[in-house]
Amino acid sequence: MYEKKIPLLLECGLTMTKEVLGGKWKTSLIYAISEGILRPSDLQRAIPGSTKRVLSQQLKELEEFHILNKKIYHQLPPKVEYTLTELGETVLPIIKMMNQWGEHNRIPLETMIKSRSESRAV
Amino acid sequence: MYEKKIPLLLECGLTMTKEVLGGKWKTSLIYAISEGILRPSDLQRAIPGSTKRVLSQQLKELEEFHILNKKIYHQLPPKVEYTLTELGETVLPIIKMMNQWGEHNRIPLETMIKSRSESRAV
DNA sequence: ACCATAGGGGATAAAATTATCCATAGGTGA
DNA sequence: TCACCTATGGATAATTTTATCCCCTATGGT
Repeated sequence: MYEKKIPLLLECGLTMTKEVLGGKWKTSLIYAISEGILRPSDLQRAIPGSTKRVLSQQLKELEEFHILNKKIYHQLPPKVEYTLTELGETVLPIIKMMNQWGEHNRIPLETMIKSRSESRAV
Repeated sequence: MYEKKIPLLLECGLTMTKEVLGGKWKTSLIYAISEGILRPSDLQRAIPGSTKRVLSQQLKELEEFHILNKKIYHQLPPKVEYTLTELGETVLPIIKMMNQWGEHNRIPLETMIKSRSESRAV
């Protein structure tokens, strides 16, 4: 997340929600944490295709938005746990709905996504 | 929307939903259409900050995903109307929830978003 | 010594998405 | 004739987001 040169239009609720949930892995992170996967290394194992660099970036952003709470155990090896804040709990219904909608429409969506990418292929 | 070099992980419902709703204006378009703003030029006026170029791109993509239906009236001047498909109706609850969540948390979110962008300023 | 673990982050390259500009069509009104 | 409206899209620049690589902390195992 860098400085934006094009300012957001904050009058709209949709814009703000998307600003919070917009990153590539943010919704997956929140979902996984809600299911009890709290440590960064476990999260990375649980979310295939991600890198720890990006995950730690997005975890930090979610913490800045007060969606996640970060508990640091001063041990060695270091231990960190993220949990949902009260605010974070309130986004969960949205994320669960998104997941359900995707699962429920898996078959047609997969077909459409694939046919679209083929039509744009080199 | 161009060809993706990094393939999506389609096993996850979240990923697919975000693929469909991911564009900068897609949720706003769906919302506006659900409220009866059906024509491209009206949509552009209703969605401040957008350009007709981007909107027509994203309308096209939503049509390809079978979220929107496109009716072309062969008149002059040309007239086009987009409506929600059955599938499109089923995403509406998600979008309304996102909007409500954003509105409901407007005050804290605005503060956090602004303080974050200040901390990254030049 | 060397590798593994855990968590974090700087620097830079690459990819993905939007913005901007301009062009098309055919009709209407000044 | 010029400007405007409608809708669409090519070409390219700019912006934003991710990916990749490499380094740091400290301890324990082989």
